[in-house]
Amino acid sequence: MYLLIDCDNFFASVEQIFNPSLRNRPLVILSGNDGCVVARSKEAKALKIPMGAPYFQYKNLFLIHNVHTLSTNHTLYSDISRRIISIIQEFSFPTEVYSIDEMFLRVNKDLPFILDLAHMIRSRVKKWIGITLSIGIAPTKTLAKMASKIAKTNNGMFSLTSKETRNDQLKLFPIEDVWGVGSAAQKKLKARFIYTAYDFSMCSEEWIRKELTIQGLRIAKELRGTEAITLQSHLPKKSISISRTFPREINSFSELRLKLIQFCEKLACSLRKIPRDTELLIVSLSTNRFSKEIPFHQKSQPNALNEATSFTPTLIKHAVHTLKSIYLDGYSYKKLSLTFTNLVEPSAQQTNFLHNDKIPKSSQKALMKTLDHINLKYGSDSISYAQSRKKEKSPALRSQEYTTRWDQLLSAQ
DNA sequence: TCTGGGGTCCTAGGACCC
DNA sequence: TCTGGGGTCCTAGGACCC
Repeated sequence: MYLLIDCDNFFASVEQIFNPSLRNRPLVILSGNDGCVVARSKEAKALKIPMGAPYFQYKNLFLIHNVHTLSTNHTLYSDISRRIISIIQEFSFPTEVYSIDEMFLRVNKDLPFILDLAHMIRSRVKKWIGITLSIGIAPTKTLAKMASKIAKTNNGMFSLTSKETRNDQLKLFPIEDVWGVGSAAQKKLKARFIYTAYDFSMCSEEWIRKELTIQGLRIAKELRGTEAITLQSHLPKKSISISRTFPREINSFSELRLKLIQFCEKLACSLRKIPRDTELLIVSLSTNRFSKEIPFHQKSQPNALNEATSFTPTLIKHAVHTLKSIYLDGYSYKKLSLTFTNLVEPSAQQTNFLHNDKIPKSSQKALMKTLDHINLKYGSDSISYAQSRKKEKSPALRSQEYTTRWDQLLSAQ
């Protein structure tokens, strides 16, 4: 059996742990630049505030209903997530950490045991962390996801283990809520009068394979109770990226260059943490996709490196060079992103016969190690490249880093 | 004025091989 | 007049997730 464990209203719930005045009231968490809503408390959901709602369009509604708004505090959410994961992993069943607030567990035991386990996990996380979980139990991952959604309105737990319950629930479950069915698939299905998970599970395999590819077929099989999507534990990362939408449009190369260098420093640091080296970097640049006056323009450029590396100066050099190749004078850019992909283990490094570093590999490694160490000990912007030196102020509505910074610990009297 | 960020997987089509 | 058949690998772009 699979368990899907999902944290209820995760970001909002985390904020409520540390600030009791935010409990039992509408609360929304905003994306970067306070652009749009990325999380809502139960009360905010009840006000029909949709996921992704642009802040500026909803400001008035928030005022009228006294909705509290906060900027995102990812450091805090990641740390709480890490704690919850470690509590669940103590039970020693195979797990897959699916997202910051979701996790699959595979348990080869009988149902009474599994129900006991699920209860224990729920109460422990509630007591030790203060977060409420919804748990779905079923023979496949897709059904477990479905069960966890049903659990939200069923005291936090739901099992789809018996065939009878399963068919009843499939008939009630809208097709668009099925895991893996997005807007494109939904459109095709509804055109064929397929509205529920049950309708979908009854379609012929040939038709599904043809219209919705192998992915659609897997979903259909899983809905029928046949495992087609396996547990994926501890998969190494294939790519890492960083991207930002700017509050204002940028139309100077030097300003973009500065941003890109800052991205490079951060991303190279994450790369060394995994630890991996990258063989391919991709820089992409786009204009405002909502602009009515200027047509949307996006350009993405890969740059294959001579040798896999995680040495910040080399990465900066190549990234800036790539940026130069796609930057067009006269455009106003709204978003910049940097991706490192084709990641290789540093020990499995293939060196280039023709390439000759000015600084020996061993010195590069030692230098980066020292840099990371200093930044870890004294704060992430203690040492940076002169080219990227610039203080960024954190958003006014952001909560404290209660669990990751000594100077922001909560004190109790 | 103002509209997020970080990922994975799959497919079609081109380039290339003998 | 008439131009094969069977593969692999890579990449861009789409779809999807939270």
